[in-house]
Amino acid sequence: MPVTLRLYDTATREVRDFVPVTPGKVGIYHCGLTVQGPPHVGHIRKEVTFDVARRWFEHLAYDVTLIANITDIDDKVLAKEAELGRPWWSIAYANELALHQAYSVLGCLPPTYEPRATGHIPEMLELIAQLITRGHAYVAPDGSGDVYFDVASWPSYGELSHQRIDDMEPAGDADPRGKRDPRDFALWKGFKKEVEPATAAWPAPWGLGRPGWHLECSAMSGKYLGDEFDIHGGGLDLRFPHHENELAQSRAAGRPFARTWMHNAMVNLGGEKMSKSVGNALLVSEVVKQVRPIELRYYLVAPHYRSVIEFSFESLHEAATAFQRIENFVLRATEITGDYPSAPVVCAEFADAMDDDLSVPAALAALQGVIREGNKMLADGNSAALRGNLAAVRRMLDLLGLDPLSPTWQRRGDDRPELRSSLDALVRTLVEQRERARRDRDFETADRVRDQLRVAGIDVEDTPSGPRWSLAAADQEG
RNA sequence: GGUGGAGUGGCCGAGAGGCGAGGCAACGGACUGCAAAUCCGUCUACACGGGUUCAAAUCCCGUCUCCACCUCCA
Repeated sequence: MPVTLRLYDTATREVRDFVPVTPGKVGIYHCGLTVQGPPHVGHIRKEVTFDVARRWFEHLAYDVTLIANITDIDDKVLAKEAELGRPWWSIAYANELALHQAYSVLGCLPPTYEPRATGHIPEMLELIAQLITRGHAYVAPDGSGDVYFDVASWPSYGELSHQRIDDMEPAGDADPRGKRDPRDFALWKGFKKEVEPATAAWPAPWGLGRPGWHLECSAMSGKYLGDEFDIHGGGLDLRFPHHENELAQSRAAGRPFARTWMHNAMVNLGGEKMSKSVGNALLVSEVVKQVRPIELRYYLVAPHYRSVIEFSFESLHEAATAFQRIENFVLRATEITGDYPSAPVVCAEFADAMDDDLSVPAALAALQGVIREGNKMLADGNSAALRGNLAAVRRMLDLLGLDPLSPTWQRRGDDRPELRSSLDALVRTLVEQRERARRDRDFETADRVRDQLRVAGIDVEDTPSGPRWSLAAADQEG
């Protein structure tokens, strides 16, 4: 398979040819969610980014394995238990379901697998044991049961984020406990029986405890993708310390780990990164009350994944309008051609753009050009040409997860086609009445009928192939 | 203090030495009974100050502003 795709690698800070570990296959791991709360728009941008990447890989005929973990045991999850007075595992699970709901609503294909941290304790213990044996980890001498990674034992620590350990802010850890160096990070956290629930402790050679966050991802990515795999992704904010630590502990254990690091940029709100701790997080479930989910997806997909999105409802609504131009074409064209199955063709400019580090903005520009041609065909009544045009448009949209006719986006009621045909029969009667009036040049009557329909939420417009009606653009829907 | 990224037309948003991405909004035209949609056209922008070059939004130097990371974060 010739190299066509180039991706930006955070580690080397350059756009490089993508060369898979195994020809024809690609393994992608991205850090899912620490399920301490339901997902906000920033979280879902990452899901959408990797969903688009996955679709493009599949288009290029790769066999994709996409792993996204669920961090279901963690300081923050335990803090939630204390706060809400409910078991941590029920909180984690509820938020995991909310995450699934969010990415399903936004049309993300499910990952190949979503491992939970709590289901992979043996793999984690094995990794810790390897690190201790190799002299890169140590059991804290304070009897806490903590196990730390020994940063000083790994000279290339900092290679991912390009930071020299001595330049880092020294006050990294206010409570160094049994650490040799404050920058050492926990692989295993000893059980604190006076403050933590017994359900959050697992037996280990170093005593009861639970895994450290960084370790979880190394263990799970290794299990499902192998010691060396193609792409490790996540939000840019995870680059340090999380990904740096993953890289260090994996390599120190003798595993080559990820070849390419792919990070999406943040979603900001009010000039700051959207995050729960800042208090500016907008939940996905809230935003989709303002615009349709497909429009939110367009908003998140349209800019390049490495560009910051400064979220605003104004630009969100503008994006929705922009998407409607695309959607309108698909709907109008489909009325002429019938629901035509998409042929797997995309225009060369679109493919070139996607191959160039998933440059969706350029890909969308190419798509707009194709749609412009399609609109001309629509006006000329050239339905044979339109057929191929529409198929290409839908294929390209589908690669971005934005085909408006995909079953993913079925509106409520659309699963009952008989409702649609009943409505169509009723509207048709009125439209025909209006047509008679127009033929008689009785425009007063014609306009009255059109106004009546509009009040009922139905737009009528006259096209070269006769009048068509549609449900008025809903300001919101489920 | 350290490491990266960004400042583009009314707005969103690409590009990264020469050939005006694209969209939204606005305006003009075509089409229409009128609309809507669409098509054609107009609005010639790159934070600021220097410099390099035949040519700079793009490279170099300086300045200002903003974001991310160095603590949990997608």
